[in-house]
Parts: sequence; C-alpha cells; structure tokens
Amino acid sequence: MKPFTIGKVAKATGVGVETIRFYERRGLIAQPRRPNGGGARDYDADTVARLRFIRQAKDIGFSLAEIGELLSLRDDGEAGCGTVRARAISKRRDIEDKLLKLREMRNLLDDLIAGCPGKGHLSECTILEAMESNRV
Amino acid sequence: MKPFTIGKVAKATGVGVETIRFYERRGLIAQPRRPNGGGARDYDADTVARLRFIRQAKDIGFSLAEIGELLSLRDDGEAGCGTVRARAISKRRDIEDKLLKLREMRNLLDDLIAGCPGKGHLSECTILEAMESNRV
DNA sequence: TTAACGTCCGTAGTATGGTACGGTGTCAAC
DNA sequence: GTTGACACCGTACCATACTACGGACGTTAA
Repeated sequence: MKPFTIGKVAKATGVGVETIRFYERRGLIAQPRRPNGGGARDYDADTVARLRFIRQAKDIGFSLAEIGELLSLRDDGEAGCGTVRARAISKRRDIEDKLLKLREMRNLLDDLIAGCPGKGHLSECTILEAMESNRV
Repeated sequence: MKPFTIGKVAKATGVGVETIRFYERRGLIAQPRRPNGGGARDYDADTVARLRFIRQAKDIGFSLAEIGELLSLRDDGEAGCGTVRARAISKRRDIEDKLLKLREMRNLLDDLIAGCPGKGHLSECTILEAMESNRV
C-alpha cells in the first residue's frame, strides 16, 4: 500500500504540514507509524478523521485544550465509563450554549437582511434601526 | 447622573477593565466621553451593549477582526446599504456553517451519551463504539 | 544521474488577544 | 487631611496557535 504521507494528509484534511507535526507534539494525534524505521510518517484513516475533527472543532471556537478533552472521550483508557459519560454531558452543554448564541446572532442578521432594501444610502436603511433595537 | 465608570462596566459585562481599554485601542468600541475633561471614562448604554455583543461573539469563535466587521454593519457610514446588506448575508452564511458543525458535534455527543450505560469499565462502554463509527 | 520535490528535525519567529505592572491622579469617606 | 478605592497611562509580559527557516536526507521523474 502506498504510504499516506504528511503532505497528502495535509491536502486531504486542509490542515498544514507544519500544523500536523505541531498537533503531534501537542499529543492531539498519535505518532504515526514509520514504515522504513524512522523515515517519513505513514498515517492511517483514523488519524486523518481525527485531524478533520480538530479542524471542525477549531472552526466553531474550541481551543486545542478543549478539543483534546473531546477527543479523550474516546481514547482515555484510564477513566471509567461514568467519568466519560459525565464529561460528554458537560461538553454537550457547552455546545448547546454556543448553539444558542449563534442562533441569536443569526436571527439578528436575518432581521437586518429582511429589513434592508439593499439600495439607497445608509440613512434610509432599516438595517441600522433593526440593529439598534435588537441589541444582544 | 452618576458616571458609568470602566470598573462598573467591567462588572456589568464580564469584560475585564484592561480588556475594555484594549478594545478601545483596537477601535472595537468608541472613545467614551470624559465628563471632567480628560478624567475617568463615562460609558453609555450603547457601548455596554456592544461589549456584551463582543463577548458573545468571541465565545462562539469569531475573531476580533470578524467581530469588528459584524459591528461595522451598523456603524459604517461610508458604505451604501447594498454593501452592508451583502456583508450581512455573507456573515449569515458563516454563522450557518458554524451551526451545522455544532449540530453535528452535538448529535455525536448525544449518541455517545445515549449509548453509554454510565457505569462499568470502558471496555464494555458503547460510547466508544459510537465514536468509532460516527466519525466526523 | 541529477534536478526537483518531499520529508526530516529543532528552533525561532509571528499573530492574536489579552493581562499585569508601576507610578500618578482624583475623589469620598472617615 | 489622610486613607482607600478606583481611575489614568504607557509599556511589558504572557499564552495560544501556529508558521517559517535552514540544513540534511530520501525518493521520483526526466
């Protein structure tokens, strides 16, 4: 099988080469195997999926530390299942909070867009009044 | 009227005093008036709302630059209404993207939580299998 | 076979977003 | 009239998350 080198993984995931090595140092992803005894990295599908997950999570505002916690839900062999469950529930709450704020913000923008004629000068643009009144 | 000093605003908004001054330097909030000619800052309700907005937006993963853009939707007196509308729509798309990712992530966690018995050791915990298969 | 490309590594530099410090000034209460 | 709580300012420092650099080595394609 052709090795899945760091460059290919970078392209496949949208995460830069240097960044992948950085995540490895940070312990966010495992050391990939090195077929030729210490040469180039060869990644498995698991790690690629993990990198995609990290990118998603970063996009929606989780820090690398938080992402580490999310990921550890599945690979922490120390913790009992109860602990894992509790952490999952707590993370779920965080996400629900974010969802709430995002929906608020989207509704605000929706009002703006709906009320804005799309032409003319600002002074007669209802977008501003909407934002004035619909203060978050 | 009692002045609304920086300390009070910090408490009211949950944004630190130094951070408020930092945002002012960055141009995210306006220079507040100084009643006694150059003394302590006196904030209006508008700026307080703005600070709250900034905090919300940061929580859900917008950078200060992006927050600046969001805020400028309402105070950019240069741009015509069409421009403002276009920017609002583009920002709305960003938010919809984030919502999508967050919902995916929440569903993933929901599956984990639902499938996890909450006791016993990890080896027999369905939370792991769920995460294995439901790879993002 | 040699040029180009990709990978290796460690280290250094950068951007962002604060956070802290230290010396000074102002006000209000005791 | 001094003590304490805030406020002022500029500057320096910090954590996070990359990103770039440089020199060596390995592979691959003309």
